[in-house]
Order: sequence, then structure tokens, then C-alpha cells
Amino acid sequence: MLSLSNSIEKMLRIALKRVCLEVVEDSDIVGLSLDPQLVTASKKEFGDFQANCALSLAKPLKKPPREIAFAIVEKLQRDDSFLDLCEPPSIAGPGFINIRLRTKCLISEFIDRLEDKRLGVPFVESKESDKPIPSVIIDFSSPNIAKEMHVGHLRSTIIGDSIARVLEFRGYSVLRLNHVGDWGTQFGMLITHLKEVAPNALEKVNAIDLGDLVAFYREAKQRFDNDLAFQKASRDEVVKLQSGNSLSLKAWKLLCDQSRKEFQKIYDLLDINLTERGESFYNSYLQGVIDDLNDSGLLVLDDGAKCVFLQGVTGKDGKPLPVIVQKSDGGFNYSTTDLAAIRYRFSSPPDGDGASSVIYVTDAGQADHFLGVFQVAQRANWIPPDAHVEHVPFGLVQGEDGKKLKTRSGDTVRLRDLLEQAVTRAEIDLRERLKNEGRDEDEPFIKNVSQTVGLAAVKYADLSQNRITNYQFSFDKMLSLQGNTAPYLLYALVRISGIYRKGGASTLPVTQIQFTEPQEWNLLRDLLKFDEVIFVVENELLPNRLCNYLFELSQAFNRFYDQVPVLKAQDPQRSSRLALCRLTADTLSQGMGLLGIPTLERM
RNA sequence: GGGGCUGUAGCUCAGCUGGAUAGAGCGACGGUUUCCUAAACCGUAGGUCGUGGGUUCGAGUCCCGCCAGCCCCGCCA
Repeated sequence: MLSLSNSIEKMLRIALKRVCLEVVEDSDIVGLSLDPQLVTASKKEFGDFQANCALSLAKPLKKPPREIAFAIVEKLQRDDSFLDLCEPPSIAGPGFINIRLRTKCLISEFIDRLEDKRLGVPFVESKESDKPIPSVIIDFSSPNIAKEMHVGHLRSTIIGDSIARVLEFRGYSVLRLNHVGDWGTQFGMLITHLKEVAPNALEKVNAIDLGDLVAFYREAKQRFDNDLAFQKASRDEVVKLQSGNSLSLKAWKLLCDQSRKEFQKIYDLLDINLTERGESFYNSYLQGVIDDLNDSGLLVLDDGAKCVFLQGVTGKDGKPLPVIVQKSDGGFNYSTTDLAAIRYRFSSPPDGDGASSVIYVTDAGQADHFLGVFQVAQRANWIPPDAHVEHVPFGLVQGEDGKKLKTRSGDTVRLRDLLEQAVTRAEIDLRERLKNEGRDEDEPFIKNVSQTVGLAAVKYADLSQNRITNYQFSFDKMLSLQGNTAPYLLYALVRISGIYRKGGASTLPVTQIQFTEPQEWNLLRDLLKFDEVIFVVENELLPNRLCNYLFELSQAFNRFYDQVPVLKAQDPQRSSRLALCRLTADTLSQGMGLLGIPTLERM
């Protein structure tokens, strides 16, 4: 309904301007807001839209708001194009203008949707016709080599994936980058440990399976924390690695390959596509970052470290905080890498991606870091004028005790186990239900439904919450099959499939569509809001808005399904309702697809 | 000490440029099945929107103070 509300807004704007001109002089109108303040009606009883402008204009126009509203409505009632779309508007309360779309208008929108594979969502256009479609880089997931993926990665991974899917659907050219932690000081201890524990691994190919990487990492970390000689060896190893020592590189590669295999299992399970481009990719660009910063006069040597001091960000003593780009020992750190990445991503090919927008999906704890890095990049002129860079933060994953789940030293829920458990619990639940209902299903069906439901539940639980707030991790809630959960949405689709299985074929042309029940109109109105929701998700990068919408849509459908017969109805109701079911199914599966959740015909 | 985020029903959370009587879900209580999958639907109960000011015709939403929780704060990422 985006195009409809845009049209109505234009008509309102014209009416509003005329009303204002009757009251004030031409020269005074510039100071007035001519925004009709058209929004979705706050309650269904009020209609489809409401215009709130009369209230805020009361003071400047020195007239009661209801009088202004009345004048606007009067103008609208003389506008044939408006009356073609809407019922005569009404005034309510202190001066709200309530607008209700004509049923023929809703039905014609509905018919358009039925034939539109994109469900009313337009393709993105470049601002200038000669320019290519904007390309967006989404940096998400980004686990660390030699560590297991845990719940924290889950958030970044599925939120990032969903945002990517929405932008792809809109037609952006999207590059999904997995900025894996495949470089840095932790490799010193890992390689040192590897060399001691499994020296053979470096001689032959595939000589060793590292097995549990978490255990391996823990062992190395523990030795690093407690053994001074090991610490020294680790630090030396970092230098060797960074200077390109072949044995060190081999060990490094071994660790990366092993991790990559583990990550890929999770990505396959979750159906996540990513292009791996780890931190190490930017190694050859790090010195360029320093040189560039030096040339632009931003670089300051402080306490032996090369820094850029931030503007407007002060620490203790009120002094500006630095971003350290080269440590006093000559080594680079994560800020250097992130800066190199920004520079590369915005630079034109071949030594860059030429992105018009870069989005980072990481936890909110990194907000300060990114703020600093973005500022430096800005001041170094690495971000083109039309381009933008954005940090999309999300809250912590907390346990049921409300405390952060540990990530560094053990006691982390492994993502693999978590997903497995979700699927197992879905399976137990399914088998129980089959038993209770006396249904007999084969094993492939049970396995497929369990996996789909289990994984969907995990994804949806995370996505359906506003990402800014902390996420309270709870197996029970995540896997609960009632309420605002993935299974509820999946079930609505299953019901629709059921109707088609029982012989639901439309027998009348769409021109005969008509609706009579309030449940039908409610469902129809919800269906037509899909394009607006996608617009919001694209702009706010909040997948939970889409979840909310899909939940409300499912509720509207379930009420319809419960109270209005489809197959038993006579035409034209029967065909009309079948069409409604079809669009509901299309919208739900499209919407869930954008959340990265596959759907089912039966469950 | 400085900065960021959060504080809405017993619990988990929505609340879109400030707008009409603050909404869901779970849990609790009660009802619905000759009918397309009851993983559903309908109803009841439950709120000084952390707190005190301010701006405004109008504040959960904007501004300031305070309280509480969590996170971050120069050579880890």
C-alpha cells in the first residue's frame, strides 16, 4: 500500500496548502509545516490512515484543530481522485482526520498483488539513472579461527543473513563478508602449542585432525596464561608468522582449514551464504593505512605507539582518546585491520570493492571501537561523499541469570550443540503429537519437520526481538512451540497447504472477487502492508519488524481460518477466500524466506 | 572517573517522523472440536511506562537531573 499512501499524502498536501492559503498570507506560508502527517491508523476502527496535521497547525493558524480538519476534509471531498480511492473522510477526537480506503480500491490492490511475484515490493533504483545499483557490503558472523562458534556468533550470523536477504530482495548488489579472525596475536600461542603437541602435522598433509578446537584453544590459552616461557615463544611466533616464515604459515593454514570445515557445517545447517575474507586478507594493506594517515597528517607518535587522536571523544583527564594503529613493538592491531578493510571496501576495483555502503553486524560492545574507526576513516577521506558506513549493533546474549555468557575462558554454549538440541526437542515434541493424534509418518518426514522446526525456532527467537536489547537465552522459551514463535507461523502455512490438498482450486476469475466478513478484510489489509514492512526493515535494519508483521499476519489468518469456512463456501466467496489464502501463503513464505527460515507443507 | 545501551503487566518483549482509552506472547483463570491440522480460536484478570523536573495543545516516545542493571574505556579482538 506504499504507492497508495503516497498518492493520498500528495492529495492531502494539496488540500492542506489550500486551507493554509485561505488563512495566512502567501508570504507567511513558508514558515508552516505542510506535512499532512499521514500515518497508519492507530486502531482498526479508525480506518486505514489518519492525518494528524490539524492538531499541530492549530497554534500557527490560530484556529481550533477541528475547524482546520473540517476545512481540509471539505477540500478532499471535492477532489475526485481522492474520492476514487477513499471513503469520505471523517473527523474524530480533537481533530484527527480518519481515512478509509474504498473496498474496490483494496480489492484492486489485492488483485495486483496476486499477480505480482514481488508482492508489491519494488526493486531499488539508483538515484541517478546512469549509475549502477548501489552495492552493499554486510560484514557479519565473523567467528575466530580455532574457536568454536557460540551463541554470540549466532546473533550476528542470523541477523546479518536476514538483513542481507532483505537487501538482496530489494535488488541491491550485496556482498556478504565473513571477516573471520584468522590473524592476530592469538595465533602465536596456537601455533606454538600446535608445534609442540603435534609436530607431525606440519610435515604431512592431513596428518592430524585437530578435533575439538575449543579444547585445543583452551589448552593453549591456559599455557599462555601460566607459562612465561610459553608466552615468550608465542610472542616470537607472532613475529615469525607476520614476517612470513613458511613453517609458521603452514601451521596457521592448518588451523584455518580445520576451523573453516567446522564453520561450514554450521553455515550449511543454517543455510547461510558467506564469502570468507578474513583479517589476513588485509595484511598487505596495513602499511598503506599507516602511510596514508601519516600523509594526511593524522598520525601522532605517542608513547611509542602510532595513534590517531579522536575528535569529540575524551577519556580520563579530558584528553582525546587515541585509536592505536601501530603498536610500539611495530605490530598492527585490530583497528589497523578494520581501517584497512574500510579503505579497501570503499576503494574502486581492482584494489577495492567500490561499495556504496558498508554495514557491520557486531555486538553493541564494539560501538566505541567502530565510532573511532569510522571517524578516522572519515577524516582520512576513505569514505566517498555519497557512501555510508554503519554499525548495526545487537545486545548481549545472556543466560537466564541475566549475566553475559562467557566467551573467552570456557563455559560457552556451543552453537553446534544448541542447534542439535533444538532439533532434538522439536523431534520429541513432534513424535509425542503424532502419537496423540494417531498419525503415522515415515522417518524422513519426521527428520525433516524436526530439523526445520527446530532451526526455525532458534532463528526466529533471536530475530523477533529488537536487536538492540540484550537477548535472554533460554532453551525453553526458544523452543516453545506456542505464541510468537516460528512454529506458529509455520503452522499457518501448513493450514493453507491443507486447504489446497483438500481440493482447493479457484474456479472463478479474479474479477469476481468479493469479501463479506470482517476477518477477510482484516487479513486483506494486513497482506497489503507487506511492502511497507520491507521498507521499514530496509531503512532501520530491524528484522524484528518483519517478525512482528508475520506474526500479526498469521494471527489474522488463524482468526479467518477459524471463523470463516473456505472450501465449504459457495462461489464467489469460495474462490475469493482461496485467493486470500494464496496471497497469505505467498506473503508468509516470502517473509520467512527473508528471515532465512524455510517453510513446510505439513508438520 | 568518562562514554554507550537498557529500565513498559508476575515473566519475555512490541510500541514506526511526539498524537485518540499504552499493546502482544507466555504464565493464571474460564470457554470453544459432527467442519479445511485445536501447534488453533474466543473471553477474564493483570500497568503511577525506573524516578523527579522541563518543552508541548498533547510525552512511553524529545531535553535535563537522579536511581538501578549491563557493556566499553591506548598498545586483546
